[in-house]
Amino acid sequence: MKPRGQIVTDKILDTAERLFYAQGYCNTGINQVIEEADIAKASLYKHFETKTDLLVAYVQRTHERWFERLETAINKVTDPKGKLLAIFDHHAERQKVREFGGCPFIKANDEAGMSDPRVLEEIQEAKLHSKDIIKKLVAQSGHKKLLTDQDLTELIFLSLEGSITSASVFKTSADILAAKKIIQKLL
Amino acid sequence: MKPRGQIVTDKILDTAERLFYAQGYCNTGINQVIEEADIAKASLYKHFETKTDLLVAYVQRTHERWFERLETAINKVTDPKGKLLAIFDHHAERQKVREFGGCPFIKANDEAGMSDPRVLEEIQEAKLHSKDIIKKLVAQSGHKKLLTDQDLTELIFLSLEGSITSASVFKTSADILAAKKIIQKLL
DNA sequence: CATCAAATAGACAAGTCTGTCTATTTAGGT
DNA sequence: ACCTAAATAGACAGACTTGTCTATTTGATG
Repeated sequence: MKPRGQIVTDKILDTAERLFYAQGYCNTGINQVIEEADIAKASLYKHFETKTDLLVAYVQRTHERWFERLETAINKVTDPKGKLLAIFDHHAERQKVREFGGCPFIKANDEAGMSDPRVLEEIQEAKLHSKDIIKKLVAQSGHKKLLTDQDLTELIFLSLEGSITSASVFKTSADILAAKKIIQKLL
Repeated sequence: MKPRGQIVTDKILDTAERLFYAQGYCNTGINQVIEEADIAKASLYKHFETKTDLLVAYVQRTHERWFERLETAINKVTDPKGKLLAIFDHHAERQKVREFGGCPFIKANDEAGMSDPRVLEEIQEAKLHSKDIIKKLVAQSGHKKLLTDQDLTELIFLSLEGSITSASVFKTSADILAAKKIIQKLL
């Protein structure tokens, strides 16, 4: 049985995750969070000292879940080249599901990256994590060597970043899939 | 002689441009704008009906200035390949000057892209403008044809987007220059 | 110099925000 | 069944928000 506090914490974070991503951190008030999470305000402030602390927890949790989902998607494929391409497919699908809100880390960085050092730090770790996954797959891929491992890693990382961002501007995953096809030709 | 109203409008927009970019739109209040622009509140509301209208004007003006600066930088080079690479150098330098705030259009989109259709529209136009400049230079470049013109255009666009975003996360232009060197090898 | 639109300072309204506090109810462990 | 820690509803403070309004001063033009 889950302790009561855990249930409340989960309700808060589930709601914060949904609202912060869909509306933005600045545009989401504490009052909306407690109402939609269906908890009392005092409960929220018992679990999180300030709204900023809730933001930090949101970014950390998003980091964890982001890569859990990604690893699950990658592990459905065995070929390293296929895994690299599966990253693009995964994000294309996720952007569609999340209505093309773009990258939650970039969003958080744009809204509140400078407001608390913990926020920026967690965002940087998430991006390094992403690059690291790509790097390891590139090393295993046996690609054409049109580019060095390092250059190919960087190019995949940057085109992925760019295409997720582009998805949030044009409200389509077209650029993510375009990036996939281009990278495929370089593998 | 400039009409008085133009001077006031310029002061407002200069200040809004600086504050919206550095702090974010949500984190910048009207009161801070009028104080730092050194104008009266009634003057601001004579020139812009609402804060949202000021945001729209800010994005439009940023669009104009962004590409004025870019064209100026590009036109210092004659070779089309060199022009393409100059795009990266230009943005690397600009990010440094602007203290790695990232892309103003993406920032505006993340904070307020859904709040007014004019904002999203202007952002989309700015991104299409960027891609169009790249497309024309690729067509003139006589590149190696490792990729089609269309693929190369897309890849340059996406790696540029990704690297400017990355600059705002890691507070360095390293990824912009890394993207430049990789694209150079594909030209 | 007179005129008249435009800029000014700043009070004000009405609402929102975060965060605190009190008093009550709930629910799990012994 | 009791005891205790936790969750609840909701009032409240204090600061901040956008936007309006009034009364005054400025400054360019005929």
